[in-house]
Amino acid sequence: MPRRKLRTPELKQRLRDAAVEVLAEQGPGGFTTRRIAGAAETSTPAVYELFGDRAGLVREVFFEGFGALRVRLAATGETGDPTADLRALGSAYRAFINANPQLARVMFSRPFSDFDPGPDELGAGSSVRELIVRRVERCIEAGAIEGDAIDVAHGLVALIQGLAEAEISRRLGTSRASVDRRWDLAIDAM
Amino acid sequence: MPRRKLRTPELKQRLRDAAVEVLAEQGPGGFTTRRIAGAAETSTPAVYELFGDRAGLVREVFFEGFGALRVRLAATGETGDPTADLRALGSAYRAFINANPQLARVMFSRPFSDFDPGPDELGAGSSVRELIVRRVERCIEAGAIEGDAIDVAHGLVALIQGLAEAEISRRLGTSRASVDRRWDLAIDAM
DNA sequence: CGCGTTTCGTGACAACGTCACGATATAGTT
DNA sequence: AACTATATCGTGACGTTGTCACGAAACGCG
Repeated sequence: MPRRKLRTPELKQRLRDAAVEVLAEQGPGGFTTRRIAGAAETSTPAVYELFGDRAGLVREVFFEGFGALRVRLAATGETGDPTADLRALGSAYRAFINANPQLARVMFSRPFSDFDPGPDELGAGSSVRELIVRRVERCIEAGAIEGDAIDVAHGLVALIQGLAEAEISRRLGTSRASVDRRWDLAIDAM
Repeated sequence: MPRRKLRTPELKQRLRDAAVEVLAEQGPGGFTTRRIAGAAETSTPAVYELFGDRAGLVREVFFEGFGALRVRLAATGETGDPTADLRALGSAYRAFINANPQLARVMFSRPFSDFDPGPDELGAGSSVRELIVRRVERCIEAGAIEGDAIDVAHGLVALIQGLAEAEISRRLGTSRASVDRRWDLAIDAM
C-alpha cells in the first residue's frame, strides 16, 4: 500500500558519486548537503536517511578515496625488479594525489571539522599500506633494503605524504623541474 | 568630538590571542567570529574592521604559528656537533606540532575552506626553512651529508611533516614505543 | 546644555546542517 | 470505480554561521 521507495542503495551510490564530484569541482567549501542532493536529483532529507548526517557522507567519500587509491597502486604490477616496483608505487601515489587533490585532502588532512577519522576509519589506510609493505618486503628479500618492512613502509608513506602535501601547497618549489628533483632526491635518500 | 576609539592595535592583538586560544581549545569547529569576539570582550564587527573577514583572522593565526615555531627552533642552539644539532631541530619540530596540534593544522593543512595560503603566505614557511637550511649547510661542511642544502632541507621538512601528520592522526602506530622508533628510523635513514 | 562628528554594537540577511510534519502515492478492499 | 490505510516523500521551519547596514551612543567644543 505504500508508495514506491526511492531512497535505495542506487540513490545512495548516486549521492556518493555526486559528493565526490562536487568535492572535486567546488572543494570543501562547496560540499553542502543541498548542493549534493541537488546534483543527485533528490532532496536533503534523503541524505540524512541514507548517511545519518553530513559527516557520514564525508566518511563515504573518505572510503571511496582509499578504494580508488588502492586500485591505482595495485595497477602498478610487479616486475622482476623490486626496487623499481617500489619506486613505481611512489610515482603512482604521487600521481593519484595530484590528480585528486581535494579527495586526497579528505583522506589525509581534515578539511571538515565534523568528520574526524577514528580507529575504525584507519583500517582504510592500513589496507593501502599493506600493499606497500608487501613491496618493501620484496626489496628486503632481494637485499636492496634492510630493516623491518612495516617500519620502513611507515617511513616511506610519511615521506611521500609530506612531499605530496608540500607539492599541493606549492611549498616544494616553483618550477616543475625543482619539484621533480626534490621528489627524486628524497625518495632516493630513503 | 568623536568618541574614543576602541578598535586599536591592542584590541587586534587581544583578538589574535583569543583566536589562538579558541582554536587550541575548541578546534576549527569552534572557531567562530562570535565566539572569538566574545572571548576578546568585543563585538563581531570589530573583527571585520580589524581583519577584513574570518579568513583574515585565520591568516593571522597562521603567521602567529610560524613565528612561534621559528622561536622554538631557534631556541635549540648550535653546538659543536652539526648532526646532533640537526637532529635536535627535528625533535623540536615534532614537539611543537604535538604541543600545538590545532595550530599546526592551520599552518600545514587547510582546515578552513576560506583561507588558502597563497604566494605571500608561503614566506612564513620559508623563513623557518631557512633556519633548517643553515643547519643542513653546517652538516654538509662537516662532511656528514652531501647534496644541495636547500633540496635536502626540503626533503627533511617534508619527511618531518609527513611523520608529524601521521602521528597526530594516530596513523603512525598505537604504542608510544613504535611511534618513537619509526620517527628515529625514518630520520636516521634520511 | 546642545551640536556635529566619529565610532560602536544591535539587528538583519543569506546560506548552512538538520529534521518535524503535512502532502503524496500506491495496493488492497468494497 | 471509489475509498481507505499506510509507508514514504519533500516542503518548510529552526538554530547557527559569516557578514554588514544603520540607527544608537559617546565625546570635545561652543
